[in-house]
Amino acid sequence: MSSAPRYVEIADYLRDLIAQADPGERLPSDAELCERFGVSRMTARQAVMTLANEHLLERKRGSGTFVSSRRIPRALGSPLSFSVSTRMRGMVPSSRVLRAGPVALAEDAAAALGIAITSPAILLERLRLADAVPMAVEHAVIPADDAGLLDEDLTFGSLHAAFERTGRIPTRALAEVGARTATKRERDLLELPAQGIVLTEVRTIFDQNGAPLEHTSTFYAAERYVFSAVLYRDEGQTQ
Amino acid sequence: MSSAPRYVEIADYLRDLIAQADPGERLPSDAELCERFGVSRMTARQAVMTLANEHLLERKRGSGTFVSSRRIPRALGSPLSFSVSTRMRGMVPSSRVLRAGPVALAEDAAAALGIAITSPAILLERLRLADAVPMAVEHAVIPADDAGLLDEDLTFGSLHAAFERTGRIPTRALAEVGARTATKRERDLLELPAQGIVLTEVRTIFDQNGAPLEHTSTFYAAERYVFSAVLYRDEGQTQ
DNA sequence: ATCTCTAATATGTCTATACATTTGCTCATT
DNA sequence: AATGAGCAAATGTATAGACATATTAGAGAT
Repeated sequence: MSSAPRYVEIADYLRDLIAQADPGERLPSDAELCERFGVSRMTARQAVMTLANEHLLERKRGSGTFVSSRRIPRALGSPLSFSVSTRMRGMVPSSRVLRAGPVALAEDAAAALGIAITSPAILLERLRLADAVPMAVEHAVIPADDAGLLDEDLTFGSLHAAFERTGRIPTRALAEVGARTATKRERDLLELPAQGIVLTEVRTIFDQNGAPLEHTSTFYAAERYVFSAVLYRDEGQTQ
Repeated sequence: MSSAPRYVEIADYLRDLIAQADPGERLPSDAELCERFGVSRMTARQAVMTLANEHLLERKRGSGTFVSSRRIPRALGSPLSFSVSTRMRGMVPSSRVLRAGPVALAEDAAAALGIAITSPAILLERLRLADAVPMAVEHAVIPADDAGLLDEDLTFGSLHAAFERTGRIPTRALAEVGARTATKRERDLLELPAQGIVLTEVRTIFDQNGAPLEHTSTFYAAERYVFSAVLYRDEGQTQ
């Protein structure tokens, strides 16, 4: 049944250990993993190196393998999804659908999605809340072929999860973050004062094959929301 | 002499190929690399997987190894440095030093740098320009031990490069991005109108040993500046 | 008690091989 | 000409070892 490779199984075991451990704590050596799982060292090593590349643990030659001194969110960079990043902050995400239906494509959205401006498309506009406080207005445009997704309950679920159930996995995103004064409608929805500011995020998301999935503009209440990110200078990952 | 591992040599060879190749172009198979370099397949594979993890190439089981369809800047995430990111946008970065000297530590800066609030520290405040247009006011705080760096010419150079010359390599950064209305001083320096908006970035940078290097707050003219980033969902890197 | 050297341990690199799984092409059959 | 079977090639997973190099703890000598 379980057709997962052995090294994935070992990596999951290590993830559990890391989740319960303190930073700097020692993890099993390669040899211990070999014995415990009955695998060769190269297999154990593949599991450990996977997590090392995610910066979840650090290997010190001659010394051992240790839980990374500062715990890092699993997905580097920035949130690919409001739902996930909100939960990571310890809050409960929810949504209110403002609009859902056919829409005429704007020029930038058509270009980003790589389809003709005359192509049918669906707009899903949602108010995103964290612990019931309005945080952002989100404007997602998807090609009409994927309209079936709208049947799902998107009040609590995420569009990403819905995409994944159809076998298209959000893999890469191009994002631009800026700021501007809020429009009247945004002030009303986000409960902002006059002169209120929104953080703007324009994002195009691609699936595992590099095909565009969605083009999303999100406008966050700047007084209640900041992006946080962990950045690495990523070069050779060994030594 | 050359004590570099074989797989690094092979990876460098592939980097050259990729630099000259078009996206989607086919790269040598594992078997070809084995023959060319006289190594076993696991060694060739280690070289290829290194670049696959950097998203420079893609492996397709049963098919082959290909130059990544969209070329990605090597450093993921976001700019670690204004100088570098400005050059990446095809503009010429420069700076005007506004203030440089001892400063009393603020609470958040002391906490971020992991030093006592009474510790001596140096403030370097600069106006950052791109093609001579003012883009941001940057407020960098570094522990006083590193004050020697200020002798360098920071008008065109970057603080990062100066750090690297002392053997401390900026490796990891925690960043938070938000927005607020500009102060009077910021409006003057950045040539913003009344009600002008600044994008705020608060960043702590760590060296290769995890020791804090600097704590920087940067305030960008929102009407002229956006952050752009390429984000990956980084999980198991195989399959 | 302190210092030094050694041995054990841990990770880094590498070999040679085996089988599994996916993809794409060739060739024979229909 | 279209279809399908089969084969070759490519990557994925895994083994069982070997030697290199860095670290640390401990034994032994001073």
